[in-house]
Amino acid sequence: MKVSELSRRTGVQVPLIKYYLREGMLPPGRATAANQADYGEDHVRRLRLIRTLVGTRGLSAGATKEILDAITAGQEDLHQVLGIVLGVRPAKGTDHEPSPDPDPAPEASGSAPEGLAEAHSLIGEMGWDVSPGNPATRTVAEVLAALDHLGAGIDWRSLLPYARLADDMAELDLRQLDGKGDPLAQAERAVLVTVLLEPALLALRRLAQEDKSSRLFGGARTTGTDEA
Amino acid sequence: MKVSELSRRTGVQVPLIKYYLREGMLPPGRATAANQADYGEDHVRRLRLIRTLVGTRGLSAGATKEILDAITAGQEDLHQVLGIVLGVRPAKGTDHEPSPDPDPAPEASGSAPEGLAEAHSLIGEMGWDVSPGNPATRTVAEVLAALDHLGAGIDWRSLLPYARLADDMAELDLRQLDGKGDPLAQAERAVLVTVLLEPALLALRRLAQEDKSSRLFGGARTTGTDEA
DNA sequence: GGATAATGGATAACGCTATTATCCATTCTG
DNA sequence: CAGAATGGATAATAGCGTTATCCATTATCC
Repeated sequence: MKVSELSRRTGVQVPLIKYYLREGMLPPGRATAANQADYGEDHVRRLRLIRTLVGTRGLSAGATKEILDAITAGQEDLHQVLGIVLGVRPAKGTDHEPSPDPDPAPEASGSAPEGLAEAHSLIGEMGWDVSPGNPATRTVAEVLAALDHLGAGIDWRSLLPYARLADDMAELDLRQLDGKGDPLAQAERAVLVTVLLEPALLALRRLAQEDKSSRLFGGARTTGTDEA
Repeated sequence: MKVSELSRRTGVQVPLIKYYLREGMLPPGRATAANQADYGEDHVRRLRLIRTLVGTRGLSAGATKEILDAITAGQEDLHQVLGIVLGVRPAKGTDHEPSPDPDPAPEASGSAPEGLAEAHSLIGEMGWDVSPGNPATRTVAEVLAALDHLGAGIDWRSLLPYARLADDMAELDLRQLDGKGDPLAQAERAVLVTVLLEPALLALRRLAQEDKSSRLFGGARTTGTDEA
């Protein structure tokens, strides 16, 4: 299958396909000549997956590549795939590196990222066995720190019930992953369950919030863009 | 307080403050002269909030503005604030408008966005009373559609247990919002609980996932960037 | 009161990333 | 053999957040 057909079957323009090839998130086709390559069904699947992660989920191209690499890398070891996938920073806002340091008090320029201790308390209290490199820990720490700075009275203890629900959720997640299908399909499924489900979960929470909110406070309809 | 001091107290550079003023997410200071304005503590708080939403959470400037407007607009009506806040599309990937139509089969070019029926089934089954304009519905629909397209065997029934957990979560959320403090502080708190908590919740899920994963599959440590 | 630095305001430059377009030599198609 | 399509690289575009540049005006301090 040539690139034009690949484009037709996936609805992705040819230059964009080339871009993905360049960035390494779409494996190159089997070269049949200096300017001809052959693509297969795998490419179609992979391309659809890319478009889903980049489009439906807000993942950046880089993050997407990491995930895809994880799939192809550790196909046999599902836990490894999970590990790599979990290590990928979600789209945005769940982790960020050399941030502009919004802290006006740069005291104790050491290695204590502000909320880490509390995050560890939370993890310890839950009895979770997680590797120290998991970026999610840092995310929790940052959110705790931000909440603290802004003076919301929310500390790690307030998050405990949330953590318990997260635990239940993870149970559900892992239950979706019991081995069916070949390893590759399984790895892909792991990615979908882990990554693609995230916006849906947040959306479900928002729906539930609106429901509870309208029950608690007035029943006025105030969600859309229209006023009054 | 002049802009320079505002900058010093928040760690935000002056040009960036100007930018926020321009974009309307930071209310202008009280003008004392043609080229002098006076800022107060409110501006400090607001600015910190902005930096938190933009930085720690990945919100775009536009979305942040909507939220802030919601706070200042409906301070008395907490449900309204919630409504507006819930209507804001999270960071990315939970909603997207003129998408490149990754569907190779553009049949029935009507008004059926692909997964909406299933999403409504889910909402109905949960007995949720949500306004039809809530974008979260569309988000759920899109994710369901994507999952369907990719052939993961996950339909709205698979999401039911997740929805129940989301319901519990919303209970927790609303419990955090019982009236203490003035309306403005309350509205701000609502935003924090609703929006800022999101990355933390996802992170908690990931932590729990790693924990369960290492219990189920091998106990090998595979989360960080290091190999083997 | 007069020199210097800071302010507000607008406008442009920058960096980053995803997407799209342009060339070109080569190769398939008919 | 002619024309269209391919792969490859490179550049143009667009959106966004951030940073820098000018400038007239105004505070600040000697």
